[in-house]
Amino acid sequence: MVTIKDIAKRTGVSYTTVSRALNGKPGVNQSTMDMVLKEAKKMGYQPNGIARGLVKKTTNTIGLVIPDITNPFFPSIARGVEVEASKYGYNVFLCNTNWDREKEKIYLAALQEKRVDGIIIKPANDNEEVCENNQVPMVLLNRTVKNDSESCIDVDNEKGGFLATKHLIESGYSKIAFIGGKPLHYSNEARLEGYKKALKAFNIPLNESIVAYGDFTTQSGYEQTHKLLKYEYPPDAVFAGNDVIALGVMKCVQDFGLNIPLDFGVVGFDNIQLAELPQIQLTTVAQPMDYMGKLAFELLLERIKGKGPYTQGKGFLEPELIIRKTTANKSL
Amino acid sequence: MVTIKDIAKRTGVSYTTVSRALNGKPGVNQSTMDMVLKEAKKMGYQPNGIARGLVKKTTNTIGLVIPDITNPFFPSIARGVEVEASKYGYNVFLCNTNWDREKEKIYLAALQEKRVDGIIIKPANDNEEVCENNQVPMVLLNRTVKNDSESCIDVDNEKGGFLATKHLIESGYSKIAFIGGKPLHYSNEARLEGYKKALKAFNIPLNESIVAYGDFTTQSGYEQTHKLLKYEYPPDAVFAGNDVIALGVMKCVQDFGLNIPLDFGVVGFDNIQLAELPQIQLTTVAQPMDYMGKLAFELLLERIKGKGPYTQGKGFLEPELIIRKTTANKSL
DNA sequence: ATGAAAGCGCTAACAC
DNA sequence: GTGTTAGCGCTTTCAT
Repeated sequence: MVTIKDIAKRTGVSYTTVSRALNGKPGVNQSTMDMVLKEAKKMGYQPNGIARGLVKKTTNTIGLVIPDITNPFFPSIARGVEVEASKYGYNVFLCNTNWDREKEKIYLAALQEKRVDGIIIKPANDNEEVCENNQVPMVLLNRTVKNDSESCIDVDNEKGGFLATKHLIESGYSKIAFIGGKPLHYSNEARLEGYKKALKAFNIPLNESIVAYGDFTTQSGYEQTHKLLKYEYPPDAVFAGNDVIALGVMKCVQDFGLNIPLDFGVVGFDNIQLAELPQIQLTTVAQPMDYMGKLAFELLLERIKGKGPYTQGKGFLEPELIIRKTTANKSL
Repeated sequence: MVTIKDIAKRTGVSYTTVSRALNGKPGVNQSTMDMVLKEAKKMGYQPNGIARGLVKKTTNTIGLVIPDITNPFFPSIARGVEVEASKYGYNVFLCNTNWDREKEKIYLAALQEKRVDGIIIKPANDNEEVCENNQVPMVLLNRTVKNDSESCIDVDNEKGGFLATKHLIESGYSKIAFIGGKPLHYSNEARLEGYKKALKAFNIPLNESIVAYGDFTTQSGYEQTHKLLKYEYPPDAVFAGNDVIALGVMKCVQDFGLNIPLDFGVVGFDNIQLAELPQIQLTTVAQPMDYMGKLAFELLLERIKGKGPYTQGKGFLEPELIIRKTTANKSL
């Protein structure tokens, strides 16, 4: 592996000069510059980012810590982050926690050890501090931030939950269940809160027996729905904690021989790509995923550059109800 | 940021000893060891992987270069890679080329600069060398390898194409089109080759007018199908280059008012998760994606450790035809 | 415009 | 068992 010293030897200048030339710093003769560049190319020189990182104390690297790359929501986020990061010359470490707090801790430690300049994280757990002795700028993909060295970014989940539930009520569904993902997750709780507010707004009493939890998977959606549909008076609609859950709900409902949307309404959350497939046509609450990724990186970059104060406000995004074919107006 | 020197000062031993203690190397008194560890913890010491990397010339880091994280095939691969990598203490850089060879080059250079120990890549382009002056062990996610410093891994695409087409023929479809992704891609060409062989095996002449290309997206699948369906004698089945394309095919076919599978058969390739959704039920050729990711990392690790010869053979995997509801036996 | 020297934080001989 | 020293490849003063 060729180093600047090798180039220096070949060209007869000091390696300081080589460094300057390679980095386009001022104070190098054009002719020297040309010679160095030419020789570097000829020798196949590739700068050593590790060595540079050691002295500059910056790595142009960030970590992206997410629970489940297999849920289409996260690849969209990841792409948003990555596209933006690459614009600024940053590379991103992909870390998949599988919703496991211990694995998350291990990753966080590894990222610190690798001296990433910052971290974007969707915590595996919202009810505890992500990182006690955190030395690195972070942006959290949710609404709770305990620490001024962190920013956060999220959609207005409560409003989204409200919109979804209101839509089901106004469509004429009479017994609307909520099937969430993991409890104690901020986004989940906020969506549930929106659900409750919508019920209240229409003077519908909250029925705790049709508020169910599981995790953020299709299978969990199926199982929870199965439980609810075996009630003597089962619900006739579900607001699901996310689209992946909603898929499980739909499958179960169909397995029970019910028609969507005539017998049963379903609303999801996220608006992952497959929600708009003609075979699915899931009514859902959209999050601007690409934009969230992009914004997350922008906020992180601000933090990294040390500019700007607490930019939390910028990260509070609008959800949008997208009405498709898993809900229908029953009064028509 | 606390360093081993800081710990050395506090504990009164040399920083070499601190280093030894921290790394659990032999030749340190138990009492010294305890003292150092305790102090390190107290001071919140976090080892500097950059500095270590500089001297050890290894970073425990790999690059994963893929075209499109938004195609569910790749997150599955990514997870396989990542799970395995994390077992061995490796972190992975996620690089999304968006099928753009120039972006790929930039990423490859960045990865080399960051001194990754190895790279797993699905090339944006199969018809040229991935990396001319490549210094890093690589495993390619496809069947062509020009270089002995590379391994590769792929499913037997030709066989998969053969299986898919044979199934359509045997189901009684009479005019079977092929809608591929990008031309000049090894996997694509091999699947097409399998298609051709199946036709030949049944003495069906190849009709070039129903062999179409585009790229690996749903939209492209839709457009190509649209073109074919406007023929005077349109095809009655499509073997699609991958599942994402097949989705577009299905949408278009339905927009033309045709029934799947009665009027029109569709077979995809990959078996992404959504293929098995009850609303989709896509007949397809499965690739063992998780396993491919895992295997890719294992092969890479062998290369990194410098063990073993050319392990190409290990990477040639069996495809499996999965028959669902987008094809039906018309003779019944 | 160029070079000498120090130092980033760590590991690895080599001494004692 | 512990310390001294050198050095990984680079950037950055500080001289000249």
